[in-house]
Amino acid sequence: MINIKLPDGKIMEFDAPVSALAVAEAIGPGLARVALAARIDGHLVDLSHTITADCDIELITAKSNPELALELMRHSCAHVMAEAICEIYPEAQLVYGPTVENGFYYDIDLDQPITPDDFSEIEKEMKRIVAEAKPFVRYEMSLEEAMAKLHKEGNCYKVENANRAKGDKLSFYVSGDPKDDDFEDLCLGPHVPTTKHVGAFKVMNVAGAYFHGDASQKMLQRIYATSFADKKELKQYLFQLEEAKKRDHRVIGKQLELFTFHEEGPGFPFLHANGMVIWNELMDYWRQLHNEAAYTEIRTPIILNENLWHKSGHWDNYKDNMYFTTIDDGAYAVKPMNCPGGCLVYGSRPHSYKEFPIRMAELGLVHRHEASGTLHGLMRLRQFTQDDAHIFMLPEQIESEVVGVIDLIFKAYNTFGLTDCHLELSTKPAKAIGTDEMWDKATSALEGALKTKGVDYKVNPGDGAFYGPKIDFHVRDCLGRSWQLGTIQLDFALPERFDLNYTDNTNTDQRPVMIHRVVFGAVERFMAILIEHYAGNFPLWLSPEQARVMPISEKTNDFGYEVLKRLEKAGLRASIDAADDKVNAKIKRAHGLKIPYMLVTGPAEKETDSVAVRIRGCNQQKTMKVDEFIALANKEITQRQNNLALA
RNA sequence: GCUGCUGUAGCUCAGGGGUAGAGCGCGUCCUUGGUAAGGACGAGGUCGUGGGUUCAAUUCCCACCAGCAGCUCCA
Repeated sequence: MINIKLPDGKIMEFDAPVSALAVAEAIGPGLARVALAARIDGHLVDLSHTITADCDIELITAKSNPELALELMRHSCAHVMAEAICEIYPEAQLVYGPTVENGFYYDIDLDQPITPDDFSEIEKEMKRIVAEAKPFVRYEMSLEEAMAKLHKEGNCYKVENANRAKGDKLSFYVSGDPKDDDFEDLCLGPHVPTTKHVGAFKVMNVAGAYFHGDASQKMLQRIYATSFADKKELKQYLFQLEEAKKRDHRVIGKQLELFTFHEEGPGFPFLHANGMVIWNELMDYWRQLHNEAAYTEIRTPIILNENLWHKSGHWDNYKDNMYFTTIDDGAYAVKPMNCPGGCLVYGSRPHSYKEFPIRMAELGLVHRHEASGTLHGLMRLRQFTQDDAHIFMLPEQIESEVVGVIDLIFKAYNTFGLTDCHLELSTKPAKAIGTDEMWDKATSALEGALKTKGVDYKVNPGDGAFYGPKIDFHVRDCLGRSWQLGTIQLDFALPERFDLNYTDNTNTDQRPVMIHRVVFGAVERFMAILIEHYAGNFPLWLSPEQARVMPISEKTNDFGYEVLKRLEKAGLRASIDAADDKVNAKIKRAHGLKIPYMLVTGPAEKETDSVAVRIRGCNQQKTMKVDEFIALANKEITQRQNNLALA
């Protein structure tokens, strides 16, 4: 007698071993139809798995556990795609096909390049396999037996995968019948019952990938596909991708004339007049924030003698990413970081403990030689501006200073509606300077601050900077994408290397502790994130053009120009569209430029000294006195409101 | 840096071994208008750069440059 316990506590009795599917059938035919897999005593298995002893069972359906069900479907769909590819390219060697966020990929070794033109053929073949509703059949072999089989088949990648597998046996999955020569793959499983259970899919992309991410290995072809439980969800995902594409800061940057790139300077951005307006507004805000938090601001040179970089440790740890130059036969380097410059400023005169903490901010322009393939709009550059600061202090001030920086960072993100934020603590990496004792001290100080602050955080072992551990701030934008922005890095090493001192209350020299921190990270990258976050619809205070006057016809151009003059006098960034066009065209044009307020001025408005305000993204209008509009707009700007207040 | 793809008008893109096309934008004119494109006409391009094949190359081949996707990287 076998007793099988259901999640609701009910016990079913069977007098002989049964498959999980049979249990589902015993519960109800409907369940058996939609079940994809089972969890037996916590282990995920195929529906065909035979139960031989008492156990707890949970049947997995798309409804009972959507996340897990999708994972199973994607994994099985990867097999279907692999089979399709092998069908079309018999010489293709399969490597590895895991699920990823939004889908799955399969790495293959195939000399003939697969191009997007081939996707429809692959999809067609996949659909044929799905239509056949072939069962995924599992069989197991002892490790030795399986290795012998894999060696015989001559796929070195599968051999390597098997070598990495744990346990004393390996499992294979056949799509169809093991007795026939049907497609099979080394796989841990489990799978959905048949190929018709894999959901809706689309082959998306092909790209190069190294075997196990090792750049010294052969480059494989990685075929990406997305898949969802049904067609509707797939369609929705594809639609979302389109939306994200429309928000691409590189596209919006061009549309709104914020910045450009040129062949003459890959990775070196050109900010145009509109982009500079946003830049300057961000900087004004940043300075205000740092003023209030009692920071001073410094500025250090971009090019400094190479000796400095030997001293700081950058030469040993970062040379490959630095640019070098020669001045009067002397060797110089372009700074990749601001900290050594900050240390020179600190060390330029003696300090007393009474001065601490010293908070020295610097909007520092740094250059880093990033690999050409990693460049990406304003997100990844070879020249960018860090909103840096170095805080020098007593060891006992670490915690309160770190807490202060955390508060400052949260306050800054809030202004942009970036409220979904999580923290990560990174510890000592393999390549590091300083003693283990220093690292322990620094790491526990950061942990102490996090605990005081009572915020959740994740630990990333070995991910710290070479000079100290760090706390990273990750925020999600309105599309749910995560970005690393701020970071707080503790540094016991640089003060040592630069022999930085202060005089304590017993008149002896001591070593200060140093924090490196950024709020926005790279200002250019932060701008890119804001562009995508707002989809170019900036809040009023950041908008390059805040209001545009639109006379109904030439007959009221005079009044339009008068309104413009008053807007400009009130400090608003405004223009007039006096083109020989109907107001429809003017509205359309202004919407394209994402201008927050469109002020229509015709005879009626002239009569009452008012404007008919049309608000971006909203097809209604409000008529108000010119002075009233100016007052409301200025209030909205001063408060740095995220939404258009008139809306 | 690696793999694959792409590079044609200011922008988005079509085309194709024999002197280059569309839409938008731009200019001029008609029109003087009420909330997401009024109408007509017109100007704009050594088809990324350099080699090669060919009677002939923007088109085919090679190299380089830049961009895109992914991998590696992001100290």
